[in-house]
Parts: sequence; C-alpha cells; structure tokens
Amino acid sequence: MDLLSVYDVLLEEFGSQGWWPAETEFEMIVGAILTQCTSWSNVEKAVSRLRAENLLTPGGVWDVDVDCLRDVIRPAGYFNAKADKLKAFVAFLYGEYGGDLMLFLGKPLPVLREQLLSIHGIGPETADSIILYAAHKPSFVVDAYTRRIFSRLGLVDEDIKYDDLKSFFECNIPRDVGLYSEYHALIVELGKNYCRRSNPLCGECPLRGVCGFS
DNA sequence: GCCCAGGTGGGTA
DNA sequence: TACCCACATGGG
Repeated sequence: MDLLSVYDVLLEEFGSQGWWPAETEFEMIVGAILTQCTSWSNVEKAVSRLRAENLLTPGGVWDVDVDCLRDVIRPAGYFNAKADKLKAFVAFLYGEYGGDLMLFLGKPLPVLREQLLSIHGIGPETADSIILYAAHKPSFVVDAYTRRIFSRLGLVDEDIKYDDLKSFFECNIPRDVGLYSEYHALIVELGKNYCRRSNPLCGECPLRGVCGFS
C-alpha cells in the first residue's frame, strides 16, 4: 500500500483534522514546545493558564519572571525545562528579529529550519511543526507515531533516522502544505487510537489487513 | 499501582 | 556515532 492510499484511508476514517488548533502563530509555537512527549489535554490546560495571564505573546513571555512561567505551565509537565525553552525561543526572536515573529516566519524554508534548530529546546519535530503549521511552508513532520505506524506497515525500518523518514514522505507524496498538514494530523489520530507503544488495538484499526504488526 | 503521552539535550564510551 | 538518562503532570 502506497503513502497516498494510506492517507485516503485515514481521511475517510477520521475526516479532516484542521490542524493546528491555535488562534495565533505564537500560540501554535508555544503549543509545539509544550506538547513535547506530552498529551495534548495537559498542553491545553497550560495554554489556557497562559492565556489567562496574558502570556500568549512574545512580549509576554519575554517580560514574565521565569519562575512565574514555570508555575503557569506546570500542568504540561517538564515545566522547568519547557519554561527555559519558551524563554530561549523569545530570546532568539528578540535577539535576531527584534521580536517580529512574522518577519522570522517569512524567511525561506531552509533558513527558517536551520535557525529553529539552533534554538535550545527545538529539535527536528518541533522545528518542522512550526515550519508547517505556523509558517505554512511544506516540511513534513515526523513523530513517534509516524515511525511506529509505517514501520509496522512494513514500509520503513523501525530504526530509520528522522531525516530519512521525513525524506521518504516528501519524495513519495506531492509537496503540498495542505496535504502535509492533514497527513501528520491523521497519523497522530490513528496513533492515539490504534497504535500505542503496547496494546496496539489492531482489531478496529482502519489499516488492519495491510499492517504486518499483528 | 502501572502504562502512556504529538521530544530534546546532556553525558558517556 | 550510538546509546542512556533526566525531565513531570495527568488520564486511562
């Protein structure tokens, strides 16, 4: 089964996901950092608390005391590390772009990606998420579900490197922001429901029959 | 109580 | 390069 066929099955099963769930580009970036290895329900709690404290702007995060920031984002887990990461992002934004987020997001994709990866706390998945869902440029997002699902389908090795799995998608589906956005969201939806680390719940999976896992 | 969650950075060999 | 580990809350 090829990648576009898998996409069609997932879209038929789950419908359009409309990612990323955020009101602004900065909120999207905050969510991307907070959701690192963390369930979205916990991130929502932290984002709500940030909104209540008027901390969903670069200036808000820049000005707030880091100890206060840690306390506000506590429900998202790893709050010490993530507070430092949020601070690191806005420090970069003010240092390099005078705090102008749209100026930064308007940079060409390769420049944007390289600069994002230079920021403490932003690895390849977070960088690609920001490029795709905040800057709206075509960079396919790979996460733990992507590797698990497509290795269980037998399409790639389970130890495939991040950039190799990213290239596998980008070389085999059209380079389209809408497609990339929807595909990653559908992969996450499938993963949450049917492809956990253990207890894969294969019985009702829409990809049962073509997956070599069980 | 146990397992899991939309990763990343630092340390070590 | 390739492992190993810390980071932490909240839901099933």
